[in-house]
Amino acid sequence: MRAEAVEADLGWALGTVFRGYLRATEEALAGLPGGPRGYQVLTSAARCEPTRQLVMAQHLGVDRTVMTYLIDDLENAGLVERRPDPADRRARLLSATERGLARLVEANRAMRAAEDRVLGALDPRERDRLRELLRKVAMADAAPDNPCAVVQEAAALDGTC
Amino acid sequence: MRAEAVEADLGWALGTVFRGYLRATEEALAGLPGGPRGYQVLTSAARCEPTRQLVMAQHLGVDRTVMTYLIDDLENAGLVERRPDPADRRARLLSATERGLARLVEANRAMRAAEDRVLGALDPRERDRLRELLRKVAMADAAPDNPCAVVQEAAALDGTC
DNA sequence: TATTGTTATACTCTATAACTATA
DNA sequence: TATAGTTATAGAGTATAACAATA
Repeated sequence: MRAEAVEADLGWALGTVFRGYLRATEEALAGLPGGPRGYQVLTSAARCEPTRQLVMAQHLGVDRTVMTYLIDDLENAGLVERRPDPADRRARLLSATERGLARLVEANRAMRAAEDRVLGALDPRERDRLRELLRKVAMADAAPDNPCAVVQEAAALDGTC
Repeated sequence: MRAEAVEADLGWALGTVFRGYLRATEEALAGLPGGPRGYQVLTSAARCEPTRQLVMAQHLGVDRTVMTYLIDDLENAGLVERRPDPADRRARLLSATERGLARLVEANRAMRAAEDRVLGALDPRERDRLRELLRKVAMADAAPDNPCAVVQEAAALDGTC
């Protein structure tokens, strides 16, 4: 044989799944400023402790200049709010509004349905396994220089704030 | 609690892993025209039967106009070649040159090392499992309208052409 | 002087729509 | 008329650098 099929390539699978996921979620999140990325910002903003923009940007893998636009749009829609960090008035703390939390509940529902469609080829056990493995890889990549990780691990354990 | 952590989000994990993968492979494939996408085109072109551009473009998830540029660059580097399909002279059949095959062997080595770094948080069994699950989801997404799938499945079975 | 967030500019991708040559 | 591939154009998205406020 001359070469392996491209289907054996991790990059092909990852790219195909990623594109499929984007397509499905852009549809599910129609109307939400920033689409899937706006959803991630909103999710992060809905955390117990308000988070600084830069920390969030790094954690979500978006440039800090892009983060400004994303938050502008979400703030204009009344879903999140910025306020200066008392500990360092250069920084802005981001938190979700009541309206943002309500919108997030709705978005979560749509996202769960979209994800089920994307992972339609897998049975429930396989879906959980895939989520777990992806999360493990992603956490390892994000953790080293991310102070959030510990807090989030802890929050995940007891499921509360 | 107010909301789940963003780490529980499939989109966050998928995006983070995908970005990490891109970063690692762009580095590993430095000098290869088209980077990771050029690598996928080259891999597809190295198949037993030459493939039409459009079929390949759809399977790789790139626009046909982008495919033209990608192939132009690979052809200028002497790694692939186009020739008219005798069965339909509008179409071009793409195949790898000897030089392209040699470059692919080298690229495969670099890619395996890069992927091992990206999946560093997983043990060998988990890596195989992740590949398998992603491939399953991707194949389901690509298969319905993709005539390649059957051929490639068959080729994967006996590992030859 | 270094850092957070913002703004402005330039660049790179991508999507759309012609255009050709075949069918 | 419809399709494969190419080319040209416009738009979206992204990266870079400069700037203001604060440390």
